[in-house]
This record gives sequence, structure tokens and C-alpha cells, in this order.
Amino acid sequence: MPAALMSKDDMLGRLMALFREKGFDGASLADISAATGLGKSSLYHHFPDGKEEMAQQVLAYLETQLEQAVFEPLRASGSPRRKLDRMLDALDRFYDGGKRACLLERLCASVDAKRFRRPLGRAFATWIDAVEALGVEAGLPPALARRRAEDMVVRIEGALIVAAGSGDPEVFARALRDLRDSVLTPAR
Amino acid sequence: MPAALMSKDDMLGRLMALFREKGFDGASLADISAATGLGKSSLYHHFPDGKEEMAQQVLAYLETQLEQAVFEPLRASGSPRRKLDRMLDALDRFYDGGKRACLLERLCASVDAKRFRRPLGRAFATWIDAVEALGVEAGLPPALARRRAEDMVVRIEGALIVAAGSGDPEVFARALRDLRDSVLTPAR
DNA sequence: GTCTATAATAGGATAGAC
DNA sequence: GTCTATCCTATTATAGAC
Repeated sequence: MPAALMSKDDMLGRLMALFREKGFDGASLADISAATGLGKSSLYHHFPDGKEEMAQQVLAYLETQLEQAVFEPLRASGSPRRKLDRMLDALDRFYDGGKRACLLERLCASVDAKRFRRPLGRAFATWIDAVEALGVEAGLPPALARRRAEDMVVRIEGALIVAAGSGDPEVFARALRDLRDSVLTPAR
Repeated sequence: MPAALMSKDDMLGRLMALFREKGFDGASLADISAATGLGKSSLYHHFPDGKEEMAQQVLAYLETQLEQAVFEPLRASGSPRRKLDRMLDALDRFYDGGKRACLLERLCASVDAKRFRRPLGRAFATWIDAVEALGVEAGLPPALARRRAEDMVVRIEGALIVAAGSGDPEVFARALRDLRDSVLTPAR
């Protein structure tokens, strides 16, 4: 029994990078094989249900990444504003300054997005809920905190699209700067 | 020589609907054949370079649609606020209240987005420029008008993603409502 | 301008050896 | 747990008749 060539996390990390780059429909098993260094049969050993299961597991893996990027900064000590800054710093790194796509968006755009609806909906909800809680902690009325949180995720996703489409990552940087100042601003 | 079964515009409209629904990578020639009612050979007659040329022509066709949705309302008579409302109404219809995807986003997310970079960049620029001009007409300082315009497009694209991903079109409706009130608000 | 038929290839998936 | 070899289908694309 040959030893595993890499850990599951490493494998999922590579798969996530590939799906973010090529999209779900655009990533072929040949691409996946090249990205992981594993033959097709090995891939089916790890993911008996094929490509769809890969995406499902990558989506679950993303939740742990989200955990690091979103929740860990929020748990750290400091003012809400400081926590927000840390979270946006982590997202800036995760999206490489607007040069890398969002897995959630890529799966939304796939042919069988319906199969990913549940985990996708949960991932967005988890993210928005966390930011909403931060807004409440900062003293915003809950309804406003919710709208601000939803708007933040909307702007990050949109900025990634426009940055990619216009070839100008500055769009993403500008959106982040804006969010630093607006997400937690007290109601007037 | 059999008569053409449909006009080029009709054909491009169906192709656009298909690409918006399935994405570029997700739409196969079989899908395209079914959507247009044309055999594969007929499709290659109209688009000798295959799928990629279809997308290029659909992208050009979208610019005429953008013209209708964005520029026509802006040319109409009335206050800037009224023009903005008309434009957002047209976009609301075009995206069917957040239930239909944006072609630009779908092509950004395709494997060979690089081949579409130029027309994609131009489409985004055209759109943002038009809204910027409206902001200037409304009396905003040019730099602010530009940021607001860019932010509007960012939020529309992002709201479409989050609405689709969370299965909640209300996200899109809320974004539009917000934009009605914020795009042209005078600088403080 | 459209069709039927066909080619050539790439895609996803499986069997069985090691 | 990984590999080579294979299978079948879907996919893109072309040839040639009408």
C-alpha cells in the first residue's frame, strides 16, 4: 500500500486553487490530475462520486478557511474597528489583492449550481452573520448591522468581478478601503 | 438556399440567454443547437470560429442591449434622479429582479476569460462612464461621481452573485433600492 | 442557409494489478 | 493509495448533399 502522496488538506487546497482559477465547469479531470499529481483512479479513491464530490469537499474545506479569515480575526482582542481591519486584511490576502477569484462565485456560476445551493447558501449566511455580529458589538442597531454585513459581502464579490473583468485590481483595493470606513459607521 | 430561420438578433438573444444561464463553459454545442433550433453545421455557418466567436458576437450584442438599458434612460428628459430611476428599472427588468445572471460575470468566470478581456473591459468601462456622467450632471465632483459609478456596478454584480448563491433575490432588490438613494447623493 | 452523417478528440468514470 | 489501461459518452468540429 503506497503511502499517501499528500495530506487531504493539501489536496483540497490545490483543488480550491484550481476551481477558483478555472471554475467548476472549466476544470477537467486532466487539470485536476495535473494540479494534484494524482492519477484519475487515485482521485476516485478519495472522491468516489467524482468531480461533484470534490467541489463539495472543497466547499467544506473553504468553511474552515473562512473560519480562519473571518472568525479568527473577530475573536481576537481589540475594538470592533480593529477586528474589522484584521478581517479585511485576511480577505485581502485570500483574494490576493483582487487578483484571485472567489470559490463561492465560481460555484454559483457552474452549470449545476443547484447541487451546491445548500452549502453555498450556508457559506454566505455564515459570513454575513459573523459580520452582522461585529456590527452589533460595535453598537449598530441589529437591522442596520445586518444590512451593512450583507452589503459588505455584496461589495467584495462585486469588486472581485469588476476587478477581474476590467483587469484593474485597484477596484478591489478601493472597495476594501471603503468598507473599512463604512461597515461600522454609527447610524446618523 | 433555404431562408434563414431567424434573424441574427434573435439568434444572439437566445445565445445570450443561454450563456447567462449555463455560463460559457457550461453551454455545449448541443445546448446551443437546442436553444436556437439550428443544427451544428448551421451554427458554424454563422460563427465559423465556433463557440468563442459566438461569445464575442453575443458580447457585441450585449453592448447594444446596454445601450438600451443604460443610455436610453440617461438620454430621456427629466432630472438626473429620474434618469437614474429609469436606468435601475431597466436593469431590474434585465436581471429579472435578481433571478438572472450577468453575461459579463459569466464570461469573466469562463476558462478563457483572457480572450474576452478586451470587450469585457470595454463593456464595464462604458457602463461606469455613463453613470459617472450622470453623477457629474447631478452636480457631483467628477472624482466622486466616478467612485459612485464604479461602486454602483460593483454592487449590482455582487448583489447578483449573493442573490444567486443564497437563493434570495431580495438581496438584489435591496441593493437597487439602496443605489437609488445613494448614487447621486450630494457630497457632504 | 440548413441538413445528415461522420470524424476526431476530450471528458468523466471504472477495472484490476501492485 | 496509486498506477496503467480501458471504456463510453459527450463535445467540438468538418464534409458534402440539398
